[in-house]
Formats: sequence, C-alpha cells, structure tokens
Amino acid sequence: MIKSTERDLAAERMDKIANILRDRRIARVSEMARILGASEASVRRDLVEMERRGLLRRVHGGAVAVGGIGDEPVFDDKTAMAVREKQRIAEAALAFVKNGDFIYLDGGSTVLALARMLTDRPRITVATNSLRVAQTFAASGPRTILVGGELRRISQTFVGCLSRPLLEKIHFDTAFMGTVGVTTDGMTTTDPAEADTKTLVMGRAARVILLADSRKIGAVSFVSAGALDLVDVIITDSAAPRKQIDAFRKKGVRVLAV
Amino acid sequence: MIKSTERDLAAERMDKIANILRDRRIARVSEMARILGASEASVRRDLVEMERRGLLRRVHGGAVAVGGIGDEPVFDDKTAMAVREKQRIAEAALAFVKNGDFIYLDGGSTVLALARMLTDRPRITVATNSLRVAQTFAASGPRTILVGGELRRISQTFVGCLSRPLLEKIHFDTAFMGTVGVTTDGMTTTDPAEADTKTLVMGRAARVILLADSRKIGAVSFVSAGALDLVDVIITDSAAPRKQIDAFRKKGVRVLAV
DNA sequence: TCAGTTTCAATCAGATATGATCAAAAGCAC
DNA sequence: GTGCTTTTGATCATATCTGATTGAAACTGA
Repeated sequence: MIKSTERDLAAERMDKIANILRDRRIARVSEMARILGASEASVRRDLVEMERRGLLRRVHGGAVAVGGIGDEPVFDDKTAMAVREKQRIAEAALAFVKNGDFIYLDGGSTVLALARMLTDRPRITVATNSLRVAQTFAASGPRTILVGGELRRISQTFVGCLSRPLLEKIHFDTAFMGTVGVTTDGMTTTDPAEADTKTLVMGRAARVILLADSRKIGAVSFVSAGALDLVDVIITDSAAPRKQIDAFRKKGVRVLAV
Repeated sequence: MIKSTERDLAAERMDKIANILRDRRIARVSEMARILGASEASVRRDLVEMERRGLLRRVHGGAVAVGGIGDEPVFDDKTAMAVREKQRIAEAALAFVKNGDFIYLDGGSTVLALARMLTDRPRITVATNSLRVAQTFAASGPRTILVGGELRRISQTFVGCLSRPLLEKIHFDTAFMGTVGVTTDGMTTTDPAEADTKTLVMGRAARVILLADSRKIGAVSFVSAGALDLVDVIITDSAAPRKQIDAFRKKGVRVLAV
C-alpha cells in the first residue's frame, strides 16, 4: 500500500465536497474532514478555493451549496413551510400553461415550485422578476426574460421603478402571482417597490392567476399590491376558510382549492 | 517527417493517459507512470503537451479529464484556464473601485472574479446583465441592479433590445467589461445581441475598463462590440504580446499588464 | 451580558510534486 | 559505424501541499 494512493488529490477532495453539498445542501467542516479522511485544515483550504470559484458559500462551521438552503434564509424559511400545499397548488397552476404561451412568474416560493415544473418546457416564454426563477432556468428551460430592477434581497426579486421601462414593452397571456396576503379588498405585500411591480405586471396580463396557500387567504400586510378585480383565478389549498372562498367567488373570481 | 516510430510511442502513451482519464476522470502522475511503465518526468511532459491541446487539465499531483472532476460547468470551462491570471487581473481592477461608485459589471469570468471581491462592499452600486454576478450578490453585497433582457444561456447574461429601456435610464462611473477578443480595431464577441448590449453600456460609462487576459489580446470573434476608443483602460496579464500592448498605447489606451 | 465552547486564520515543518538541467539512450541519415 | 537530433530518465533546487499548533474570532446558552 503506497501512501500517496491513499491520500486524495485536492481536485478529488473538492469533487467529493461538491457531491456532499449537492446531497445535503449544507455540511460541517468536521463532517467533511471525517468523510474525506483529510484534516480540517485541508478541507478549509479547499472550501476557500471553491468559494473563490463560486462553487459554494462558506459559513461559520461549514459550507452551503450556492442557491441552496441557508443561502438566503429569509426567503427559504418560507419555502420550507407548507411544502406539500405549495406543491399541489403549483401542480394545479401547471394546467393553465400551454405551449407557445407568454407567461409571467412572480417571486415567491409557490410560484418557484411552478417554475421547477417548467424546466422541460422550452416552447414557452417566461418573464420574471425573480432571481430564483432565473436560476432555475439557468441551465435549460423556457425562453427566459428577466425584467430588470433593483435586487431586493429578502425576496430575491428585482423591483422598483427601473423595472418599469421593460415591463411596459411586454404583455403576457398569463401572470402567475404570489402574495403575502389577499382579501376581497385585494392583495397586500410588505414592500412598496415590490407592490408597484406586481400591480404593473397584473395590468399587462390577459389573465392573472394568484397562487396563495391557505395562510395567505384573509391575511393583510403593509401595502396594497392591487385590487381583487385584477385577479381572474385564485389557486389555494383545501385548508382555506370556506367563507373567504365564497366571498372571492361572489366577487367574480374563480377559486380552486386543491 | 519519417520520425513516425518515436511519435507513435509518445502518442501511444498519451492515448493510454487519455484512456485512464476517461475511466477515472482523475489520476496521479505517480499512478500513470506506474501503469505506463514510464518515468514521472515523461508523464509530466505528456501531460503538459496534452493540456496545451486542451485534452486534460493538469492539477498539482496529477491530471483531470476535461469535463470531469473539478471542471466547472459550461460557462466556466474557459475559465478553468488562466485562473491565476484572471484573479490577478481582477485584483488590479479592484483598485479602480471606490466607495460610493456606480459601476457596471459585464458578463465573463474575469469580471465575475472581480464581483466576488465586492461582496463585502455594500457602499457601492453595481449594475449588471450577468446572472452569475447577481447570484454572487444574492445574499449580501453592493446594491445590485440587474438590467433586464433575454437570458442567453451560454454566457449566463441578459441581452437584447429589452435591456435597452432600462440601460438608457442609468449612467455609470466605471464599466468593467469582458470580451472575447480585442484588437486596435476594437472588441469583438460571438453574439450580436450581446455585442449590442455591450456597446450600449460602454457609451453610458464615464470610464470603461476592459478586463482581458492575454489570450484575448489580438483575438477576433464574430461581431464587433464597439471601437477601441470606447475603452479607457485595458487590464491584461504579463503574457500579452508586447507589440499589441504598444499598439493599444499608441491609440491612447492605458494598458496594465499584471 | 458573560463565560465556555467551537471554529477560524496564520504559521510552521515535514512531505510531496514540480520544473530545469543534464547525461544517457534511441532513432535517424549518411 | 559516426554524427546529429530527439526522447528519456535522473537529479536537485524550488514550489506547493498537508496536517498540527496556537492565539484570535465567532458562536452558544444561560
């Protein structure tokens, strides 16, 4: 047994680290050192190099996959909640997408779930203001148009007045929107710039579909993001209060509770 | 040339090396020397040659199959070469960034290296058309503005006429640009839409700094992306041909070879 | 807030790999 | 065979990698 054969090359170690992170999204230095059979010092050196190459992000105690959990805790924390419901809602929304369509995908975790289902649909065109949606389509997927704007880190979206000039040049068959809260008075969200962009988008879509899990139904946030009559369809989950659903229907909005 | 016998021997070795790497993706010099029954010195010479031909990537201790371990995705394939140079170029470029600046970061791996150095600089504003740059700043970093447009997957940038309306509203102190090739006639790149966006950006910057490793110097690609007089500074590495550098200087461009 | 614990970066020495150099070996032309 | 060129393998100084150590920094829980 030759000693050099036992020890991994740096490139080999980095590959294994990449694999570990692909599986777990996050790993501790100590874990990786144990798995690789290398010292923690070497693992750290590899992590520094890999971070420099943009392959991961280092955090105290370990590393996380880029674009993964822990990368943007605020955004992804929400994602983790009600995963089942969001998935079902996204599946229902998928039925509203046809090949050849021009659609808009808003920010938000439910809409992101829908985006993940579109990576094998090159025949549609997606416009979005969501960094996460763009990342989802980075390698392959629909024709992707990102409306510009200023990055709002908490939601990982591009918002503000700079989004306007581009948005005003395009129209959509269907806009799939997320929201923080929706009542019969309309949608509300936390950030004025975000709200402004949302309203503008909905005005430019032939059909607006709101994806809102039951916790959003009846909830109210800081700033109005458009009246309810902008919305054609609301897709929510079966835990949504019957009363609210009926109220929406009375206002002429189609509601699907999946 | 009738030296066919020697060449066959060398070619044979290289062929075996290629086979080993096809199987394992990564191999040590010592291993390969043992398998081939040749000295490590010979193996190294073969590896140098094969790397020159782009058949593999050399790492300390051995070699990696291209497209294999530690080799980065499509976008970064070219990047894997000249990592050191790109890093040094980016470091030199960093000196041109002041707090409070409004800068533009183009797509391209060298510019991306610069972006990674700016993640702890919240006091500047960065506009970019690069998805990779936006991702780099997703968690923290400068104020980030993404100019919209259509996603061009091969470069991971947003380009085309939809970028225009937003770009025409903003100005930059400094634009850091990448390129596929640059000569005294100006810059060239592979894609017309990409070129269009580049030209527009350079016209809106008070100062344009071109980051181009030596392989770009003197290279020519498909479509013009602006004349040389748009550029104020070129930062390249010391392997850039003296003649070209002098020609650039004669045209009034400041050239830094780091 | 604070103390205790974990993790980190910097440094060092030993091990390993590398490039440069050079002489021997092999191929080739005559 | 001789003379020339190319290739090869060995040697050695230098560069790089690795793992251990240590003081500093960051995190944790009360």
